[in-house]
Amino acid sequence: MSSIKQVLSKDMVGKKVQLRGWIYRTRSSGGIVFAVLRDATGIIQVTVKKGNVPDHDFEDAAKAAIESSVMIEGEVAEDKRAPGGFEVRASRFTVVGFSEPFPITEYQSTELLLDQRHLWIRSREQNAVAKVKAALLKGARDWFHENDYVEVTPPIVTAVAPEDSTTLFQIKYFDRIAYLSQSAQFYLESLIFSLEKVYSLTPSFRAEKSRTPRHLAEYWHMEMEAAWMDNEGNMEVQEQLVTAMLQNAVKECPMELQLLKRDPATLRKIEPPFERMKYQEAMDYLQSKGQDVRWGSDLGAIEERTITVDKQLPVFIVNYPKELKPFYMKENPEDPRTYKNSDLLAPEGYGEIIGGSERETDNARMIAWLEEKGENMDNYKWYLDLRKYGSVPHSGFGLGIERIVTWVCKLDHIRDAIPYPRTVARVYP
RNA sequence: GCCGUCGUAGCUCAGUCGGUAGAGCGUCCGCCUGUUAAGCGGAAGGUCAACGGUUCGAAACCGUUCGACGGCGCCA
Repeated sequence: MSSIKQVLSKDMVGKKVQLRGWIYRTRSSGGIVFAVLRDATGIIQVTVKKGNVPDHDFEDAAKAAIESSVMIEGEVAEDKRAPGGFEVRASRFTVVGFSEPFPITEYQSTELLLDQRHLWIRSREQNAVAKVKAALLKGARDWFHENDYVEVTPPIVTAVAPEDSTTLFQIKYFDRIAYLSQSAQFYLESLIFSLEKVYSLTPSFRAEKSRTPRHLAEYWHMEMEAAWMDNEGNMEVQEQLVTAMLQNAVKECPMELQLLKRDPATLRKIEPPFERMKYQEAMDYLQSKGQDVRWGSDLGAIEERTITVDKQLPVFIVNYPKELKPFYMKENPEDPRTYKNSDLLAPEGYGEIIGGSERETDNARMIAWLEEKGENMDNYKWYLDLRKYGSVPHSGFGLGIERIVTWVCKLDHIRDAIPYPRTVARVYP
């Protein structure tokens, strides 16, 4: 048994091969059937001529609709009439499972593709995105491993949130209420006191009723936390990690990237250092572009797009005003109005992919902030404990996997960066 | 939460001034031994999202509801 990728080669011409897969396109012309076969690795045309296969095989080949699963035997030939330049001339054509008329045809609406997601994920685009995503994840894991980070497994069911601002999914947990995690950060912070450098890859959940091309209710969150690290070190980790992810995707998936209309060369050029733009500089730049912003304005979709649309490399926005960010960030001694934090924006207008900071180590400051917000201090007791027993400077960040996939794969919408997107309107299929 | 658009055949859509339903693709049948979204001939296929109103008459006009999509906010 061969894969289609193996067969698409001059070395294979004249060889007898066996393939199995699904019918991607089919046309018949009386005594000849042209069936384009798809497997996990690619597509190739199979020609089935009456007389060259058993009559029963020919009848089945003529009858089999798109997405029927088949096994074939035949000889590889180079033929410029065939899409892709190669074809297999069948001597056997066995239908394993006939397909009913496939619901997804040449004209497709967004709604249909979402309703038929379990079938649409067979598409070549979705196949390519899945492979690029896997390559990005492998690049990240390899980088962390080479740099002595320990992968840890924080809980998903939690009693409380790390941030007050976002909405949590509530679940019934035996005889009380619990929440689905929106960040592993607090748990990672607790683990650095023995492991020093940790990371995790978990689903995170946000119950906001977001309706944008950048938000999912359930997404894959890669988070890192390191002891003895300041925010400059934190940004260096981010730029190295993102570069390692991209380089691995370029290495493992050049064909997939091209199918997605992403030129691998533009990704290959991305390497540290990334530009660092202070929040104040971002405000000045946006004002020079005629946008009505001032100190204290948050960077929304339009602002992020304005900053990154002409950029080739990601850009850090550093030192946000405190009022725009959560309480656990470390005050910036050079400008106490701001935090030692950064957001990393992807180029070409894609926007935020990472948010990170050095963490506050002064419990008095955090308690004051929490009290001012009227938070229940019991929920934070264990977190505040971490500063009581040998506290150290430390930093970390969270990276949205589907956000980086959206950018790398040049997608219009984040829902295509995950097989089964969960949004306010979609939990099925 | 806010602003906007849309809902007609399995799919993508057209339907003018309110006069009772159309096309392409797909499906089924027939023809075709080199197709590239194949071609040719024929057939089947409709609760015009739902409910209410206006009217002699509503897919169309008005109202309500439901659903979907596009964007903003929130964030990764």
